[in-house]
Amino acid sequence: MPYTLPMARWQPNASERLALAALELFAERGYENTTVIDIAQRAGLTKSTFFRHFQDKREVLFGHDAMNRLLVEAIAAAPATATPLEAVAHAMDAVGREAFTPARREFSALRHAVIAASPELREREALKGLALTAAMTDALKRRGVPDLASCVAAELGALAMKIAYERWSDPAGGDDFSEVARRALGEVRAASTLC
Amino acid sequence: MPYTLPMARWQPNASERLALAALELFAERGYENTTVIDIAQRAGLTKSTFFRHFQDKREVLFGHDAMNRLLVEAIAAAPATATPLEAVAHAMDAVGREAFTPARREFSALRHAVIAASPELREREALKGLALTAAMTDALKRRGVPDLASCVAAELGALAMKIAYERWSDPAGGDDFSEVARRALGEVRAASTLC
DNA sequence: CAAGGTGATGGGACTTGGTGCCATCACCAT
DNA sequence: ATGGTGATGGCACCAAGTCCCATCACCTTG
Repeated sequence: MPYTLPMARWQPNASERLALAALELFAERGYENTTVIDIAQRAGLTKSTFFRHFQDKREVLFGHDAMNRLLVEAIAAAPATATPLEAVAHAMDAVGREAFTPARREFSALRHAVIAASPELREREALKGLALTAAMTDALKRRGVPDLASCVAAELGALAMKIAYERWSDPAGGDDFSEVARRALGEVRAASTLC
Repeated sequence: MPYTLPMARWQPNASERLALAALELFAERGYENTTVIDIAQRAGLTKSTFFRHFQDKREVLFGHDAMNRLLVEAIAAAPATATPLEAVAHAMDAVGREAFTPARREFSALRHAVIAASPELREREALKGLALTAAMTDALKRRGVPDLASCVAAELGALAMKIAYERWSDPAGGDDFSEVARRALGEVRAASTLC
């Protein structure tokens, strides 16, 4: 062979490899029985490199935070005439289109199960949930929605999203996240009038 | 002196002493600049004893979890004719009567400021918030409120409580937590109809 | 009164998460 | 060629958290 392809000095996608290795190991032996060194070894890397890519061990399952940007942009892009909850529904559509696609349903379900099995991971998820509703609240305020209404709409939207996520993760549930989420949002809205 | 009083083998209230020492040190130098050994030393104890009283370093500021019981019992004790949010208001009264009393306002404000200053403590607080709304949801379900309505009412109640707590902690705010909370709950209820 | 049980504490060894610093070495521009 | 760049490896170190055993005033029992 006249040519040898230039060998990349490092294998690509270090972060993704670490995240995948972590998910696999957590699913196999549980979060607490997996050390950071284990994760790094399975990804062909070291502890140092792990902490260069993730702030801490929990963050490896929550890394990118793309969801917040997605929601904020979709809420901002909703038609000016939309009510707060309609803007939230618009954001759910975007999530179904770009994040919770049918192809990622199985992956999401596994990730969800792993998180549910570990107190530490549930705690981190609770924090991410707060950040998510804070981001939605902010996005609604920027639409001119009054502060309190923004808080309430974001809270109801986050609740609907949690419910929708659980239904969508279930193999028996619907395939299209947007549909499931719009229905959940409608139910939440209806329930809120009964309080 | 003919008598020497029997010296108790251990100073009493070890948990409380640890919690107080921790709050003081966190306020003085910050959570991250305080080690568990520092806390134990100020309380006249050791690291071993600290971890015998608290699951981890964060828990020392969240210890007893009396709030959940208080809310659950008050919701259960609300008149059978009360709507879900009225039952929540009933619970707010109980909190103002037994937990957030005027005498503890300054203490609560300090604790709140310490938590707000540390990411790790905010994360634990997020988890406690989830547990709190879960407890309220459960208590409402036991009143016969439908599942979804229970979720929504608990979520709105938790939001109102958060808002009320912030206003009540502020020296410029009202003195009686119950009053502040009932007003916040009314505002949240009104805002929810605008979504 | 003696003997033994109890329970909160002290203390030290050990694992793991997480930080900091420096060395390495293919790639790249000059 | 030469030197800079940037992702990585490796090591020392600190603090959180676990385990296990020793201690010793108090209490019960014979």
